[in-house]
Amino acid sequence: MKAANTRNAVNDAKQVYTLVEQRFVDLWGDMSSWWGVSRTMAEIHGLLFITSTPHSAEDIQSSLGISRGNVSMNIRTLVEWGLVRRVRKRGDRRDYYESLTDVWEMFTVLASQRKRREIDPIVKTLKQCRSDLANLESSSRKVVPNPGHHVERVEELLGFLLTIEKVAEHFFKNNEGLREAMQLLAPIG
Amino acid sequence: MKAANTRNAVNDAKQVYTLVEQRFVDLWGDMSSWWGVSRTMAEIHGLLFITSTPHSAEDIQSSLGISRGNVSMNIRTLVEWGLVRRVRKRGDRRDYYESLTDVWEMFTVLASQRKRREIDPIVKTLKQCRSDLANLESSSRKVVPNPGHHVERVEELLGFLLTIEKVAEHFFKNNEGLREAMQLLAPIG
DNA sequence: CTAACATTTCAATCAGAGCTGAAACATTAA
DNA sequence: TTAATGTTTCAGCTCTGATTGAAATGTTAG
Repeated sequence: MKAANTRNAVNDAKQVYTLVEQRFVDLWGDMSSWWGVSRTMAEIHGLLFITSTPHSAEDIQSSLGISRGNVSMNIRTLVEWGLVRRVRKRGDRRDYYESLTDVWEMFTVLASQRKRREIDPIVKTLKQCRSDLANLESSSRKVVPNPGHHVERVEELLGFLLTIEKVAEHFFKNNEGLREAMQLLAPIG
Repeated sequence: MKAANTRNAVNDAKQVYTLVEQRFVDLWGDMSSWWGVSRTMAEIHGLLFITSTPHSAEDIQSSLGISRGNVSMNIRTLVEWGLVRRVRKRGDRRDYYESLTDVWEMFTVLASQRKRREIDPIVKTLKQCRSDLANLESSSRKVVPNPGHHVERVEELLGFLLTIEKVAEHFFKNNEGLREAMQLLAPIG
């Protein structure tokens, strides 16, 4: 009787952990669009984050039910970005992987990657727009109704993005930037 | 000769404006993933933002080369969110649309919409995870290797998201929140 | 009321981002 | 060296979310 109860408690606990892990992985997948990565990449990272032990590519493949190639491609990016580390086990030829554990550091990495891929090219294009508009002679502007309008809008957006960039630059300088900024902001509410 | 030069200047100016408008619309489309909206919705909004005059649905349709229904669906959401206003012209039965012009206000709207749709459900799930873990008896935790691990990770992520939420709450309370916050942060670099 | 015009809806279709899996490639052991 | 094991690549496929377009619905003028 005692033994049976203990067994049940053990099984219940395992179930809850498995359930929590699964829910957590799903959740991480749901957040993928925030970081501009694919659902699968986020799920792989979520699995490594919530789990305490390093996983092999095969572990990941079977846990998430995805193909070998998919694991390989996504892991490569995660390692490149520094969100996941490759670790070796002695006497085992396979690679194992583990996640960073600091949430703030992870999110700093994700945000800076996203900025690099998406904000930087936009700012570049916008500066081109500004210079095209500046090169117009003031006399020739008369032909367009509401001539200063375009300049205003472009300047306003550019101002916004450059402010964001300046703040981002500080965030990404080191791991503490994001945390500091949030602590600075949190009390103002 | 004089006339010809003037004509050329006029045409050049028009071309530059058209080019700038097109590039701006593309750019806005490129930013769509930042706001979690479709490319087309962003393009419609970009067109209305960069252009000084209100546009009818048909104007938008022909400018962007998309279908009537597509314009209708996307405009509806933009109006619901308050990014675009419906305006009427006297003696014209058609609806015309114009964008908000304040960049900070627009981005506040977009960010708060995104939070509502994506962050709120995630926090809800995460709290469920936390409570599932809390309900485990400490005795039954022994069966899992590294038992506190899950709790730690969940708590850490939840702490992060709740901090973000708190800051966001302030941002979204009024149009000035975002601007204020940025001004607060900008000097720290 | 009816006709003319504008808008919205939604089933069917399309496009493309992401995934698969088999073949090529790399590494290690013996 | 060869065999065994592990990893990466990429052409083709799949599946989801976006788009179309025609029919239904709504609106205004006369």
